[in-house]
Amino acid sequence: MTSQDGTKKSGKSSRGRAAAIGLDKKQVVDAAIAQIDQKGFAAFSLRELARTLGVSPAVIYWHVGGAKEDLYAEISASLTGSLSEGLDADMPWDERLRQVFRNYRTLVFRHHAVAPMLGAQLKSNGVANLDWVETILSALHDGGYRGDALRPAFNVLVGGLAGFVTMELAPAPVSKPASAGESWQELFARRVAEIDPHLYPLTAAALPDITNKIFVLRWHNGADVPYDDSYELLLDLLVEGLKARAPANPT
Amino acid sequence: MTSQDGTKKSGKSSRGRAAAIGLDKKQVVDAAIAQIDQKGFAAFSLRELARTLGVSPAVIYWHVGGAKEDLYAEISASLTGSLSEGLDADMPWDERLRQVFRNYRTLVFRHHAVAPMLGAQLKSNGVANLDWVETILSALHDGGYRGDALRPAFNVLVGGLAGFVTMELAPAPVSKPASAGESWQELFARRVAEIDPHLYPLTAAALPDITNKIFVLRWHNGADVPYDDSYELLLDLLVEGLKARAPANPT
DNA sequence: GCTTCTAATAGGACGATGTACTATAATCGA
DNA sequence: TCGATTATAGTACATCGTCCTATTAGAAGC
Repeated sequence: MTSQDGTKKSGKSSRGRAAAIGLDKKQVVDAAIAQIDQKGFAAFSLRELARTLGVSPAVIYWHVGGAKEDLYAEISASLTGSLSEGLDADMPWDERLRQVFRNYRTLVFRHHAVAPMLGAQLKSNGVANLDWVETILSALHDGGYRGDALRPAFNVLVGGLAGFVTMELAPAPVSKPASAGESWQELFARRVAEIDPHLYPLTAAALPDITNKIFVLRWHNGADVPYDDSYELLLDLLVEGLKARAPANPT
Repeated sequence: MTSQDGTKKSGKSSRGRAAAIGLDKKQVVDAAIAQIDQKGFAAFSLRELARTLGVSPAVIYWHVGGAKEDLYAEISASLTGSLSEGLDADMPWDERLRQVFRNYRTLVFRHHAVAPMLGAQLKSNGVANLDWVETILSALHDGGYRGDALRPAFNVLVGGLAGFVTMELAPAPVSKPASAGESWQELFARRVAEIDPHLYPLTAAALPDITNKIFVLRWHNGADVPYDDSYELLLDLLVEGLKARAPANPT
């Protein structure tokens, strides 16, 4: 009568007795991911998803639950599920941290169109990401972080690194040919090239090194021009910094 | 005939000859900011903005230019305009960096509902934020960063810190009473409290210190539970790290 | 002071969207 | 075989972003 709840299955792992006719929740979520990957997040709509699946819009509500936000949560859970696999517990804790957050970035880049939503969802769908949380907390613990010191260390890592990736992959505006013929990218590039050296001497002087390569002065996003080395530097600064400030010495 | 372009005024700073009848572009932008502050970003719509202003929807298009995205760009420019004021050029460069990014967070918190859009817009509306860019580049320059070394340092700071704030203020899902009576927050809090200590020993053990206080395991966002000390730690790690690795020694 | 031109606004139309409601078909347990 | 449950279709509603075509208000020129 009401829609199917997320935690409904009464024991049978899957396909126990439900989902015999047609669609599966997993299929819906996978199709949604595929659609976002292909058309971009802004252009994603439930109705078109239903159209692609050859199905009525209500079907998605039935399988996923209440609303679009729930679909997002499912997508987020599906994507971040495999976040801490392939991790060797014998590695030093700082190396484990590096690995985890390299994994994160790699994963998000694989579905970069989902990034804006992922950043927002990461805020608080924790229940699905508990593996991830445990992995990070465990590494910090081995690094000597205990009790109340865990909190800021964790927040610095997740907020800084996941935030970086979110910004790196922030979507470009829909390329509407603002002025006649000239695309948004061209217009922006032109404006950057015309920066007044008297007003902004350092910016103007550094243009060859930074144009389209730093956050505020770019017209491509991370999917086209990734910031690999900047991310690596950030990761290094954080991990080394946390290492140097570890409250207690690990074993 | 066509809508008024952003760079139209032919010299007269403002109110030269236009904008005599009624609305101003500035008024539209300010009203939009107020509306987002009040109702939240997700609930913001052009039509309601027009309704509030007692005006036809077309008016917003006329004043702002093409579309909703242009309004966002205007809002972003309006908000980040005063980003690097009150900055003493005589301070040491690392202290200047701290100041700039504290300013950024303070500013975004003042209009925290705009945060999700700000993070995305920051990507590339640089032309309005040139003061900000110049300030950061100048500080880095004084710290010994030149040429190609500027790029990763800049990206680390902006991506890490602005990204942190964006995540910190990521909006909570619209609180729909998912199950009967129980709000989303309550449900989430309950699930967190029920984390299995056998599966996630460290997470479970740390719950008193981290529940609703770290990124993935919270149901309030930064507007209600700010991460002041975590941000300060991140700032410190980055600035001190960059200081220690400065390629050349400053004067 | 009257005309003329342009800036500013009104009003509505179009297609699309998220969501909800009701009815019908398919499947399975008994 | 039959009833209950799962899954789907179809449709309706309010809203949204955007565009188009008038129409008004104000300033400029004479």
